[in-house]
Amino acid sequence: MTVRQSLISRTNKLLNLQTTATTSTSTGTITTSPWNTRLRELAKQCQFTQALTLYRQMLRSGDSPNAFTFPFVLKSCAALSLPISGAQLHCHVIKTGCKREPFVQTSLMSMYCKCSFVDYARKVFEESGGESRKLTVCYNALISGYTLNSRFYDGVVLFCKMRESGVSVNSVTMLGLVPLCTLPAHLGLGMCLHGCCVKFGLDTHNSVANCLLTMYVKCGAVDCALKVFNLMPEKGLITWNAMISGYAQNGLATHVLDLYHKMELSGIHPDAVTLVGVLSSCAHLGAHIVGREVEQRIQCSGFGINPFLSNALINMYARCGNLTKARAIFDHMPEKNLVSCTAIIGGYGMHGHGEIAVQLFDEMIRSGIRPDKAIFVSVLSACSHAGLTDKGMDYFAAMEINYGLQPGPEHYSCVVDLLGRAGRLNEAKELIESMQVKPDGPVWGALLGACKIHKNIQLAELAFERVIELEPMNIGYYVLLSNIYREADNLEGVVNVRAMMRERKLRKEPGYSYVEYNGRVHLFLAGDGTHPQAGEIYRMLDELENVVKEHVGFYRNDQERRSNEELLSGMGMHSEKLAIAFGLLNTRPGTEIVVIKNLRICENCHLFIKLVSKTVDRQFVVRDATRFHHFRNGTCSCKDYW
DNA sequence: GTAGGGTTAG
Repeated sequence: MTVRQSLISRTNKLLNLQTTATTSTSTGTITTSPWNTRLRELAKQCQFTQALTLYRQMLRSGDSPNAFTFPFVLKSCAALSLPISGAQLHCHVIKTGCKREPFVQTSLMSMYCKCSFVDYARKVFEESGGESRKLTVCYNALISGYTLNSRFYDGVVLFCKMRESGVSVNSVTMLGLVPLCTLPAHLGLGMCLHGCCVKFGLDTHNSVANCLLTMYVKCGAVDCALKVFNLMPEKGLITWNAMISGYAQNGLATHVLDLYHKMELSGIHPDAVTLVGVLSSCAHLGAHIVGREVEQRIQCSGFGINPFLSNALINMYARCGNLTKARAIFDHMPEKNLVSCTAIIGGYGMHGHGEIAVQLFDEMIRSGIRPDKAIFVSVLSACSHAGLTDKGMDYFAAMEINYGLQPGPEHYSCVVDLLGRAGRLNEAKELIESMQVKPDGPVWGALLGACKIHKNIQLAELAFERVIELEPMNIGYYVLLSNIYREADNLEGVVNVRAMMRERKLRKEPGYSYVEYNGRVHLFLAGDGTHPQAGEIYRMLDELENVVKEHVGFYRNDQERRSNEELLSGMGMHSEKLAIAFGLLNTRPGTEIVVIKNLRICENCHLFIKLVSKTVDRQFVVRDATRFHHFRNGTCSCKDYW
């Protein structure tokens, strides 16, 4: 018996087949054709398990599959990711003499690719006849397979070969090829492929244009994506979705909301995909009210059970400061997945509820969900914000030991922050030096931040030197070092940093704050007088400053009082303060005022808001670049920093 | 009667 015969025989045994065709069929009357018709129906309705069952029944009945049978069955194996069954089918294909049928070959290739056996697909491709006879569909199947398996180089080489062999390229070729470009480094090739599409007149296909648009988005070339979008005469739901999620992925949250409104005006109804993109942008902006409207829309439209949407809602509410609502949605989810847990844990972490975050994480592990790298970022940052140093270090160790996850720079920056806030600066520095991967800007930046808290100038200078090698244009680090020098009365240092900033033509990003009120975003810049209520706002601010100055004396010792007086004496018209004054003027007593700040909230404002929260009996939540600060009755939720 | 393809969450 040859190897192939033995494989076939084993395969047939596995599939419970009759290798002899002599047994009479149980149904008798049924012929191959009705089996195929039924298989086609099942595959069309995505009932893949049933399709495979039917195929087995067919074999048991003694009917032989033919070239019209295999595409449906192979498609079912691909959809269910069953490579062994797929390989067994491959044996049946050979046995029934169908291996020369192009329809069967392409189905086989697609099945192997979808099951990640792309080299088997290549084999089928190579066995499928001479280059000159090879069909476009064969190339298409393998090219899309390379894309699916992120084999960038192989995909490009095969496309070149296809062009050289003179095989004609069609829209499906481009649909398979264009998504190979997923990184900014691939933009050049992506533009080249765009050129090919234009050359072959394929860029007018809506599906190809959608694909090009998405490619540009993934390569970070949002302006190119927008050009493709604007040139499309008829924009369907998928096109709008691609552009909306493209903006969302590139952090252009305000563009998302604008486009969402335009989409509605154009008469296209959003679906779950659209709303996921919109919710993610609401989360970035802290646009609570728009987010709530989206939730109502979901409830009306009846697709509320989609786990993607639930996760997006949890994320949105958590990042808008409404943890209660986020938790309620989380608790009501019938099946919580890793993403749901990441969203809720990240939410608790940002709000300083590290204990709840780690408790939820432990529960998740117990429930059998395997953590990934992303959730460890949430957990570690939750620990660092809540001062759970040892717990955080335990998780960091468990990452690699228990779950085989190699920590990336994003984890190291959390751990450096964790150790740094706890004052363990040297340990933090040693950790950076021991890193397997190259430390990035945020890692050294975390150390620099910790040096500010613990007033360690020497280490700060080292961290600064490293961080600006990596991110020379990031203004935040210069400001941080300058402030460290200022606090230490090292004027020479301050002057030097300022000189460096001037030399490199770095200008401070303007700080702004906003409050969402009455369905609109009210934006404030420091010293800004353009708001319609500016007069009232400044009068309110005057009043508040007087009240606050009187209450500086609440503090226990002279040193604390003096340093607070010093802080308050430098009071300017900061954007946070304008936003708070606006909130006090316009919202009902007793309600919480939520302010979003693009940069880190400054110490001066921090103290100011703390004192205001005591004297006017209101609660404030300020979300800044890294976290939430809850101010209530003269205290702030942050235990470690302020 | 059959194959190859595009958009979604942290």
